[in-house]
Amino acid sequence: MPKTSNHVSKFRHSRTPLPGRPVKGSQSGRPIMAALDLLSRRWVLRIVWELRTGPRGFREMQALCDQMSPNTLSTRLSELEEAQIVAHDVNGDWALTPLGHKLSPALKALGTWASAWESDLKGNGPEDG
Amino acid sequence: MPKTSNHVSKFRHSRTPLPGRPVKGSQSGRPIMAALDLLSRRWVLRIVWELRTGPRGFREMQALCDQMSPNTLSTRLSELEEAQIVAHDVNGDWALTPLGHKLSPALKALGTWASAWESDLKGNGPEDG
DNA sequence: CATGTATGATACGAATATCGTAGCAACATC
DNA sequence: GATGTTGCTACGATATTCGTATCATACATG
Repeated sequence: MPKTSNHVSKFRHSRTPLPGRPVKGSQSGRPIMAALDLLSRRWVLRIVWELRTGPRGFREMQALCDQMSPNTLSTRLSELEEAQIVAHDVNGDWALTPLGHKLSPALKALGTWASAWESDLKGNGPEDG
Repeated sequence: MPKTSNHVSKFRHSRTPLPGRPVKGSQSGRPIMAALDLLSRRWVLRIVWELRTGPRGFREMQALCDQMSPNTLSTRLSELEEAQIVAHDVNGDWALTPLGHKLSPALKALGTWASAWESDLKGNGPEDG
C-alpha cells in the first residue's frame, strides 16, 4: 500500500455493486443483480479465475491476464476487495478470500460450459474464416 | 438489421469472443478465455439470466434489464447470436438456444454464491452508510 | 391508400470505462 | 549511491456504453 493513509474507509466514492445496494441495472438490491453487475465488469471473472490457483503479486497478475493495464487491474482489485472477494495475504500478495473461493463452483461450471460451447460451435461450423 | 443484404455471413466485422479464436485477454483460443471475455461484457450475464425464464421481445428485454439502451442490447444480442447462445424463436422473440440453456447451471451457481455473498457481507458489516 | 399505434432495431453525440506508457516510492543487490 | 524489481498511480488516447431521437414494418381504423 502506498501513501494512502485514510483511516476511515478505503471505499468512499466507489460504485462497487454490493448486495443490498441498488446497482446499475437493478434498484432492487437483490444480491444476484449486484453479482451480475460486479462480475460483468471487464476482467473480474478472469481475475478470480487466475487467483483460484493461489495468491499472486500485482505484476504477476498482470502477466497472467495478458498484461492488462495496471490501472484497470488496480481498480478491479479494489472493487473485489470492497466486495470481500479478494484481500492481501500475509505476504502482501493478492488472494481469494473464503468468500472468493466460493465462486469456484460457478467458475468451474463456466469452464464446463465453455467446453460444450467449443464442441457445439465446431459441430455447427461457424465458417468464420 | 439494416439494408445489409449479406447472404454470406451476418458477422463479418465482429469481435465476439469465440472458442478457438484469439480474444482480448488471451491469444490461446482456450474456450474458457473466450467465455470469460464474452460473459464479461456488460449486460451479457443479465441477458442470459432474464432469458432463462422464456423467450422475450426486444422491448420486453429492455424493460427486464432496467431499460438498458437499445443500442447495447442490440449489440449484445448480436454477439450472443453469433456465439449461438441466443436466437430468434418461431415468433421472432429472442430465446436461449440449447447451448444457451446449458449456461443455467453456471448462472444458478452464481445465484447461490450471491446469497452467500449477501450473508457474508451482512455478517462482516461493510459499514457503508 | 392515409393515419395512428406498437414493436424491433439503428444513428449519433455525450458520458464512462479501459488502455498504454511513463513515473514514483520502497526494498534488495551491488 | 546507482541499478533492478515490485506495487501502484497519473495522464492522455481510444473504445465501450448510454440516452434520446428516429426509422421501418405490421396491424387496425376508416
